[in-house]
Amino acid sequence: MKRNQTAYVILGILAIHDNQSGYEIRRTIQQTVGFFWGESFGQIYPTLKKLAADGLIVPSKSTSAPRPRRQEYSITAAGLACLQEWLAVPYRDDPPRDEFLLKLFFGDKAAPSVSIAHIRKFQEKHRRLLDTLLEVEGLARVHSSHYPGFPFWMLTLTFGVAQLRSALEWSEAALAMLSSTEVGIDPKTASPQPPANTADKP
Amino acid sequence: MKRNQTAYVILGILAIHDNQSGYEIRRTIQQTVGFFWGESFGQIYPTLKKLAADGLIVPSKSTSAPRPRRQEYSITAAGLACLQEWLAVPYRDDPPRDEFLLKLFFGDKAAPSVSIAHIRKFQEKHRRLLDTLLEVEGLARVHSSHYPGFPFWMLTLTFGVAQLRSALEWSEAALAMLSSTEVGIDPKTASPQPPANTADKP
DNA sequence: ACACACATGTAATTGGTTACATGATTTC
DNA sequence: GAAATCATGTAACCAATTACATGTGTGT
Repeated sequence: MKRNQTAYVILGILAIHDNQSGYEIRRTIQQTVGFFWGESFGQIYPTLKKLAADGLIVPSKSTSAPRPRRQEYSITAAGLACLQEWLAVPYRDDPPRDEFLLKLFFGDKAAPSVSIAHIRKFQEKHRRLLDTLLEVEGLARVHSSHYPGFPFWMLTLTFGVAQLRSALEWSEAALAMLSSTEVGIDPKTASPQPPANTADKP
Repeated sequence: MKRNQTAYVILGILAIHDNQSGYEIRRTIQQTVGFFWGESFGQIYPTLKKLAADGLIVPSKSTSAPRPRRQEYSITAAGLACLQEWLAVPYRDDPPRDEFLLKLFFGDKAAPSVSIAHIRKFQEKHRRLLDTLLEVEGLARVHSSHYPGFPFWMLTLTFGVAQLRSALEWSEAALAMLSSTEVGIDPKTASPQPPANTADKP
C-alpha cells in the first residue's frame, strides 16, 4: 500500500527504538536524520493515527513516569514488513530545488554584494552544520558502534561531511572569484567590459 | 509582494532572454538550471497569467513564424525590479528531504543487497549528470563567455560538478564498505537505541 | 497515415507547512 | 507565579505534481 514518506520515517525510527511518542519521534528525527530530513508535528500526529489504524504500529503503555498525557507507540510485525517493502523499492529522487543556487544563477541582475552575501550565509550555515556533524560522528563512534545500524548511520554522516567540505571549498573559490575585479564592478556605476546585453540564450 | 518561487524563476529567465513562450521557458529552465531546479507546466502557465495581470511581464508578438498558437512574454521594468528585490532578500533553505539517504540510514532493516542497489542507482544517476554538466560547461565556455551572467552560470556549474564528484567518491567508498563483511548478516536483530546525537536546526 | 515535437491550459490530488488552540509539568 | 519545555492535536492554506483535454505543425 502506498503511503506518504512521513509514514516510513516514523516506521524506521520506531524500528530502531520502540516506545516513542510523537513528540519524541520528532526529536529523534531531528537528532539523527535531521540534516537531510525534516518533519513537522502537523504531519507526524495524523500519520501516527493512520499507522495505528492500519495496525503498523500500536499504542503502548508509557514505560516511565506519567508526564503530561502522552501516547507512545511501538512498531508491529506488519509495520516492520511494510518498512522493509518500502526499503526494497528504488528510491525516488524528487526534482531538487535550491533557492541559493537559483539566486546565484541570476547574480548578474543584482549588485555583486548581493551574491557575496548569499555565499557568506551559505558558508556560515555549512560551517556550523559541518561542526555539529563531526561532533555527532565522534559521539556515534564512541556510543553507537555496536548497533547493527551503525555502519549505515556512519555512511550518511560521511556523505554529509564530504558534501559539506566540498561545498565549503567551492564557496571559498566562489568568493575569491566574485571579489576579484572580474565581476566586481557595480552595474550601476559603470560598464566594466564589453556592452554585452541580455539578448541571447546560452 | 510575496510570490511563489516559480514566478521568480520565470522573471529571471525572461531577464536573461526575452520573448519566450511558456513552453520555451520550461525548456530553458531545464537546460540551464535544470540540475538544481524543476518546473512543471501546471505551475508555469498559471503563473505566467498572474505575472502578466500584475504587469511584471507583457505578452509580446511572436518574433518568428506562426507556429501553433503560442504566446511569448517579455519582462517589464516592474518585473525586473521585482526580480532584483527578491534577489536581495536572503535565500530561504527549505528543509531538505533526501529519500536516498533515508533508505540508506535504515539500511540494516533490509538485506545489504538493497542498500547496495540504492547506491548503484545513485552512482549511475550522478555519473550521467556529471557527464552532461561537464559537457554543458564546455559549451558554455565557448558560446556564452561574453554574457554578463556567465561568471554566475559557471559558479553554479562548478558547484554542481564539485558536489557530484564528491558524491561519487563517497559512493565508491560506501560500496567497498558494504561489500566487505563488516556489515552484519543479521536483518532480524533490532537495535535498542538511536545514536547519541545533538544535531539541531537553528 | 502516423508519430512526434510543439503548445496551452485546467482539475484533482497530494504532501506538506504554519498557525492556532489547549493544557500539564518542571524549573527558576 | 512566570517561563520554558513537554505534549497533542486541528484547521487553513499553499505550492506543486499529475493527469487530463485539446489541438497544430513537421517529418517519415
